[in-house]
Amino acid sequence: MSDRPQLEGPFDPKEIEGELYSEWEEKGYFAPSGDGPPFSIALPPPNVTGTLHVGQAFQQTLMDAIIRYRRMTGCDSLWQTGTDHAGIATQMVVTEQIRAQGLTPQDLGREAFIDRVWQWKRESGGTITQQMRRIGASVDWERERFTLDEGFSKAVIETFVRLYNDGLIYKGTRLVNWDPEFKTALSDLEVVTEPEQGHLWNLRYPLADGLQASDGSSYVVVATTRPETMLGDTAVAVNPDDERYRDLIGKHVDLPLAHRRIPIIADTHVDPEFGSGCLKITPGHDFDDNEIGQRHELEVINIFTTSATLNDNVPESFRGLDRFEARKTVISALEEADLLESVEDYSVNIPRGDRSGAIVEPLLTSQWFVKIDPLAEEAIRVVEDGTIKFVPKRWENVYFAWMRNIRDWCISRQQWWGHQIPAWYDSEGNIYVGRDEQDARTSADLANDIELTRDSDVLETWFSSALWTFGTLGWPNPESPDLKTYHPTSVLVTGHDIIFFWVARMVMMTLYLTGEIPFHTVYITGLIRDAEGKKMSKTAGNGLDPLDLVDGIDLEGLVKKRITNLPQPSMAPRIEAATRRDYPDGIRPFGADALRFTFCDLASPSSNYNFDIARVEGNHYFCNKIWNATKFVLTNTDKMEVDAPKELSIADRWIRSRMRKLVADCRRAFDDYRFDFCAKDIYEFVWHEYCDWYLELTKPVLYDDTVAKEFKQGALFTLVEVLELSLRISHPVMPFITDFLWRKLKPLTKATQPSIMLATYPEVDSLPEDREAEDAVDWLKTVIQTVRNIRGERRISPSDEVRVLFSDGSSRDRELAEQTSDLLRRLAKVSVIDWLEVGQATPAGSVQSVGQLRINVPFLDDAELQAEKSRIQKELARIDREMASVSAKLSNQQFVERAPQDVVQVQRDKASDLESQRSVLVEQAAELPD
RNA sequence: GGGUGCUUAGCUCAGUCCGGGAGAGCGAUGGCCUUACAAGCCAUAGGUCGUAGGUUCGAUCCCUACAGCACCCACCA
Repeated sequence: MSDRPQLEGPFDPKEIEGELYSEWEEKGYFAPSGDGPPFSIALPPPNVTGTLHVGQAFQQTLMDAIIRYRRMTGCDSLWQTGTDHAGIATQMVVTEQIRAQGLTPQDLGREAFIDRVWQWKRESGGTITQQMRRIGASVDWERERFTLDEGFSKAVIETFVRLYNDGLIYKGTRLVNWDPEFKTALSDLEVVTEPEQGHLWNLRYPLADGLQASDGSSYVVVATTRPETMLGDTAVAVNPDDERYRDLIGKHVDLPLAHRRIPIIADTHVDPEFGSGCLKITPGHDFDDNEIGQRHELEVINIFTTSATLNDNVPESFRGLDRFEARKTVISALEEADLLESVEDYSVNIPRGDRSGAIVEPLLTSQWFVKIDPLAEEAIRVVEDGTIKFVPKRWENVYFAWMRNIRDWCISRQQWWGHQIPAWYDSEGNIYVGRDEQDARTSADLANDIELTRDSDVLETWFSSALWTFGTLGWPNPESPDLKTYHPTSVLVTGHDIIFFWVARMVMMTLYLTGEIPFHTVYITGLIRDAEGKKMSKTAGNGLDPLDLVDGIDLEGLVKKRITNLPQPSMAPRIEAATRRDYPDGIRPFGADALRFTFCDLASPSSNYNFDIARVEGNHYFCNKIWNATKFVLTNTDKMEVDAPKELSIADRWIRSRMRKLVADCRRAFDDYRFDFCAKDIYEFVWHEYCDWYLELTKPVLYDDTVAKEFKQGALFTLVEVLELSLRISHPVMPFITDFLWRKLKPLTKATQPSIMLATYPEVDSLPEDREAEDAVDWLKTVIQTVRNIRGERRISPSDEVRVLFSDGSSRDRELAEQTSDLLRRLAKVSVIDWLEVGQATPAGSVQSVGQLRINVPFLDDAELQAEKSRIQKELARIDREMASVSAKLSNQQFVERAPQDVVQVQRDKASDLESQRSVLVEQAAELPD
């Protein structure tokens, strides 16, 4: 029987992972199959430019665990994958490359530039998909999509045309967030506003027509953080209830430098408490001012070009200045005219483009918008009525809050890389929308000889991402079988940072276009931070590459990776020092399973997780533990046949009953998205029940020739059975090691499937619950631990066997002691167990009790005796403390009368238990020689 | 300004809709190379559960207020 497989050496993930993944992929195990109920997940498509970061590895691990679990439970499971063309991000990367050759995108022209991006995509776009393979993601690669591929683009264009025809997409000239570096509009979400140190300038605006303010001055003071915009002011506003300025309402000021006369208006938006209570109004360059301007029908003056330099709407001496230059120039000009009242330091909220980092300028431009209110209404409803559920539920509030205050969505971007807007213009600027130019002409009955030019803008990336769940399944073809089978998808797994960007927009678009929800459940994961709770970032140099945790990296490699291409190169020495301190030996290769297990272990309902590499290390050891347990099973079954058992021992019955509980717990954990429970339950069971106890309990059976063959067979059978179940239970979390070991066990389990991936997930009812066995083993464990405790306290060497005397005890104690004596002797290193009969003299020894049973380990010398005396005193003190608390309760009339009877009974039992412990100790103390 | 979450052992965190003297991992301490595993085994120590009230026979858990931390949203120039 030596032809059976054995394990050699310690666990080495590198040896097994790559090979297994290739095999799974080649054999098509990731494809949907079977005729069970459909189950589907759409992978949030990572940017094609990206490399896998910790957050994605985390989320993908959870998705993979879910999909593997569902596959094993017989669902027809699809995990749809793909990458996102990531408009701005990708255009940035390729633009950089071109710059390195001394060219600009404009030098190439639109078409050549786009060709260049495609070329880049073909060459470098596969990085992230290779990394996904490395962590074991079982996505269906056969169906991999790209948001700019032909079919998906068709869905995007179709969407645009339908929404336009239904009046939900319109073109308008509006104040939008303008990124002067990329020269494109941005949506509200792409702007990040953060406080920065700035100034507040108080400017004097002279009153027109020789008027005087209530304080007698000939001017009003306005406060601003952006003095250069005064060139575009078209009013000064005061609060209508502000006594100081009541008389000035309707009058005018002479706007300095621009030499324009502008009105003083009243608007409740003005806070009289702030500054002087006068607010300058620049409707062309401030969102608030724009709204006020609309209320008062003020003129909107645009003073900036698309590069944020001053345009021809300002006096000649200012034209062409960059906005920051303009600020200085305006200030000095005002100062010269004695119109600068004061300057103070001020914390200013600065809006920046999330990609470019450039300060965003509100700018009046012509853009495409989605009319959002009608879409939002339905999207709110499906979450309110529970058709879509968020897990954890509290994220629903975040979703609602945003949805109820949503504004029209600016979807056009002045970029080249993306889905070009399917709109054409004639020479008079009329708009024609269609699936292509011909379609646009046809639907407008437009003659072919009228020349049309296509809108040069592209759609923002999230517009296409919003179609991801159905655009990948054959939509707009209503007969698409995939669409019918796998849509709506079952669950969306993502971080709370993109609830607005993506989740909300998916719900709106999917409902409108398909009449279906995109997914039934949204599982929101927390965000991974570093061990100190700080956000991982390149800038801070505390980021971890998940692949480094899988494959390992030496210190020099890690340092190099962290300090190369830093946004702030001055941080390099500090980052290097911190890295050398935290990772003196680099990172060892822990393997994908250990990393994945750690991710699952971390995935509690919390919103942030501190990622400690020590946990990965610990879980790597756990993998090793499983490896060695399997080695033990294989070694011991090598010389014996494993047949269906004729006899199961109490230990066999116990571990099977415990296994049944594990199956129930894990299934429940998966259904509740409690991956942390799943991981903890598996860890606890495999390490502390199967390995620490069950394996040890089988040794006396297997190694003792006098034990009946039937029991040996029972033990071997159970060892194999429970190990095999453990592997299947753990497979969704740790796919590699479980499949590898499961195959090694095949000759013993007679499993027919080629891979654990094709095996079924364990069923709760495949094993019986066995209270009797659980009680018996609990008893055994307690007795063994008690003896070990005595041994530990007395420093008795593990190699020395001790003699144990039992006394008192119930008939059940006697029965169990009889039944388990071999196990007890071996596991507690006991040579002889004797029962002391009533009245028999008790030798001096350490005594502890388990229930009514007294366990005595006789002393060997006087030092032990003294130690035992002091232990007894400590114990008595502890018992008194506990007794005080229990009797306080029991002497409380209220408690006894009003608490549930079983709770009261627990306290009564406890009291009597403590009492008996106490008398045992007192008695023992009395018996001990001086 | 509005909102959400968090505060439990030295560290990182569990504590399951639903109250009955708090657990894990890592770390620490002591002892062991016991034929699966020293990447291991056995044992031990360590917590007024952020603060103050309230509800209750009983509160880490429910309610209120406060403090600290983190995050999200928002138009105070």
